[in-house]
Amino acid sequence: MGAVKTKRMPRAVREQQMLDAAVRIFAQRGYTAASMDDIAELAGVSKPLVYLYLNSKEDLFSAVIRREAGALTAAVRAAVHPERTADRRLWDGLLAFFTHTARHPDAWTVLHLHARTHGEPFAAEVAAMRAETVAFVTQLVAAAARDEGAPCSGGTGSGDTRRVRLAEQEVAGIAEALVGAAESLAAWANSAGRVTARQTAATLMNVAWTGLGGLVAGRSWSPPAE
Amino acid sequence: MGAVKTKRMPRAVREQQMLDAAVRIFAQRGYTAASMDDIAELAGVSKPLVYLYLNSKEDLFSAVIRREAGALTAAVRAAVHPERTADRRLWDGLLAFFTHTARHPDAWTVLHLHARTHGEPFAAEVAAMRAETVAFVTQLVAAAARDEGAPCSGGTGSGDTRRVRLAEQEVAGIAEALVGAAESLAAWANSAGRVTARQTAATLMNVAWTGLGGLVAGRSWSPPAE
Amino acid sequence: MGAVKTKRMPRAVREQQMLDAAVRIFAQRGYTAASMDDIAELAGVSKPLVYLYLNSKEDLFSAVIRREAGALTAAVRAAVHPERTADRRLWDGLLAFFTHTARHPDAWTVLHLHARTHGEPFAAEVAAMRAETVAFVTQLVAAAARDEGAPCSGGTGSGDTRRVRLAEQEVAGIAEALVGAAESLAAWANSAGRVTARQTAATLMNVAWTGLGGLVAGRSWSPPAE
Amino acid sequence: MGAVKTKRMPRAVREQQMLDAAVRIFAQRGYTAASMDDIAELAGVSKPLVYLYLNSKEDLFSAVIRREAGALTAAVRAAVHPERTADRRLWDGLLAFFTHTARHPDAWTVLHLHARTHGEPFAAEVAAMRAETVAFVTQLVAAAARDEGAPCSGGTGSGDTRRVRLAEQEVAGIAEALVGAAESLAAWANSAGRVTARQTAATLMNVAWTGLGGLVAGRSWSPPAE
DNA sequence: TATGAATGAGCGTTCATTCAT
DNA sequence: TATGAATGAACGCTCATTCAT
Repeated sequence: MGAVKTKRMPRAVREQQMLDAAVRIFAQRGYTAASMDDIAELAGVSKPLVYLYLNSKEDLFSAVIRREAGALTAAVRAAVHPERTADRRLWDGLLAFFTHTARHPDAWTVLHLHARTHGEPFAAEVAAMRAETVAFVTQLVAAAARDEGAPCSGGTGSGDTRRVRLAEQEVAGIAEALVGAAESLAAWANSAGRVTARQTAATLMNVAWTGLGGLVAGRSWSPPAE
Repeated sequence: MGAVKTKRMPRAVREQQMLDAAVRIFAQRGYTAASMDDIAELAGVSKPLVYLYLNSKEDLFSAVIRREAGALTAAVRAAVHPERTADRRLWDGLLAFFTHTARHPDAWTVLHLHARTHGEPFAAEVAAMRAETVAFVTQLVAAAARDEGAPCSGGTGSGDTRRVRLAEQEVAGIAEALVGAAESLAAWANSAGRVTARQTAATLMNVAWTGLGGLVAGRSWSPPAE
Repeated sequence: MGAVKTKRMPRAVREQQMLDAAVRIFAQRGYTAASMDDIAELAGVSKPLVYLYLNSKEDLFSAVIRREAGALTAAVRAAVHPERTADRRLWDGLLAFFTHTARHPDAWTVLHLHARTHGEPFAAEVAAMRAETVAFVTQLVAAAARDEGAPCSGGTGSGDTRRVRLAEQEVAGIAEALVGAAESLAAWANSAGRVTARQTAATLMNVAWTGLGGLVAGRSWSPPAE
Repeated sequence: MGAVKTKRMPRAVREQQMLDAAVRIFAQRGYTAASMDDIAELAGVSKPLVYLYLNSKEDLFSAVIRREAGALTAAVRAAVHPERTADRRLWDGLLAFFTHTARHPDAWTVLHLHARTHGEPFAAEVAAMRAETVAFVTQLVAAAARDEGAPCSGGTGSGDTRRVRLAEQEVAGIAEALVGAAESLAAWANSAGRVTARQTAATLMNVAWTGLGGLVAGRSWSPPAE
């Protein structure tokens, strides 16, 4: 499983090998229990080289988080096109998110499970990624309130003047709930196996967009053809 | 912050003090990074006494998880009355859940963040608690499909025969999403401060029951008077 | 295996129970690895009581050694009658020795294996016992030189004037060799099982009295009828 | 007494230094009471280096036993020439044995006193060495019975048909007695000081070959000229 | 006579980190 | 660019021993 012991590689390549190894080890053991020995061995290099390139265990962990958070963020960003409707953008983002986390389960484990477990240096890194995600969702909710129009004719009998009454403060909570649901589902899909990213995204889209009340009442949301 | 150094207490009392200290330390540092020295010091006793009563770090962590998981489960169970409607039961459960996690933030951090990070001995403990929760939610969804009747007259134009079409498999995903959202919200409410359990519960109830689409369309769910 | 937990026993009895337990534990684990907890538990008393009666681990070990060394010495002394011939006295002593060690294997293990392993407090205790044994054997050798007379007519051709030429210094070595052989044989007989004390004594008597050279030449020594 | 603190030595050299230190400490204190700190300090290195090279206390002890048992066995084997007579081979073996144990008293203390005190991992190592020794002696006894011929004409009056009547079972006891005597004598010679290996070997040869009875009757065995 | 409660000191082991080459 | 040699500091755990009753 360890990288083939090739000598005299350019620094950039060696660094990526180390980060690859670090992601695996950190995911399997967690930050504290992971040892620099294990990482160096899996990377196929000596320990001093790891320190030469990455300085310390903290820095190494930070580098891992930055790289993986960046990759995940980029994948989602690339999938969302601003000219589409709000629900379509939400769908595209979720699909990209679940696809990426399914393809990089170790990375997701580190970001979701381990990075938040430890003091300031790392929490900040992850918080930044999360903040972007929450901003993205918040923006979607606002956009949805603009785009979408007609309330359900029945409703609570209050007519269309009610819409867009989402208090600023509540939006944060809603976004947090959505992101939390997505995060949990990503870990669940990875560990349960046998669930595709599309299915996971559709499930979340249904409960998030239509709501439990709507679902049991027969409403549902359908993903675009492909 | 450490407990007052009182001497010669009966075993049962000392044990609870130790568990209290352990919850704090485990929450702040995580299982691996927490040290038995720190726990003993915070509990106001010497390390050997911790070992005499709790046997090992693993056993101590297990005891913490069992105690806290039991307390949380009990709080939720006590709040839910089976003769009420599905949405009312969901509300009651959520409110009890967020109230308890707000009152015991360290316990929730341990259960949510740290306990799942480590191998079989602990994961099983937490998995049991989570399984009960998921079963509770699943049951609610099914009950909702029975209780509630009339679909939104407009809807997607498909009439009332559509309801109850939730595939068995999808229910697992929905429950997971809900539980995940609740878990994340609990941590968020704790860290953000300034958000009451009622508000958190209402937020989740809205997004979960009414859905984002419904919310922007003006529908919303209102908590019972008291 | 532990003594039945009877309360309020006279001190002398309790002390013997503790020594009994200590002999077993010390024999099984050795002095350093044996724990006062184990000994107290096997004795069926609390640890402070052991300290109340025996003061410390060192004192406890000393007490064990003194008791067991005394018992062994007494058994041998009782078996040897000064009015008998030298070889008969040697035989009686050996038989008593092997009989006692076979009946108290744990005691012998402590005396032979563990007591000599540790610094001055204990070595002295055992050395005293050993000194008595060596003196006893030395005396026998001297007595034999007086009692017994005729040299083997062949010999190295040197006639009977040669006898009693055992240098003082050599006698110590001879006694040491005999005692060492006996000690090893005792442990061997205990661990091998299935060898009676009589057989063991006869074996040693043969090799010690007749010598290997004599044995292969057809000489041998026969134990008294019973 | 500790090795001079020389830095940056090749691994093989450091390992031998560690084993040297371990032999001394184990001999002085016994396995359980010896501490890795003491060994590391005497070896002139830090404790982690000892673990890096020798893995654990058990492994270190095993390595010590293997090295010292091998050296002793080799020394004896090199001294014994199969074409010589039985008594000469016995003499050569004993002389080599006492010479080696006199030169390496700590090693002998570990092998004789401490290694047999502890459970399977170590006992096996020593048992192998001892088994070889016993086999060697057994073979000598058998060879002696072949080589040597004429019984002492007097004897116990039983004629020459008596020889070679050593029961298989008894040979094991005789070998054990001889080996035990030798082992004890080695420790005794070391602790008493002032006794040469030649003297010790001669003493044992006399009592073992000629027998106490023979000795007091004027017979004796003389070592070869040089 | 007897014990539940408690601890200072130490041990085997591991880890992040550095030095010298 | 790359590594073999080496360590200070800490951690989980245990033990002989005492205090208060």
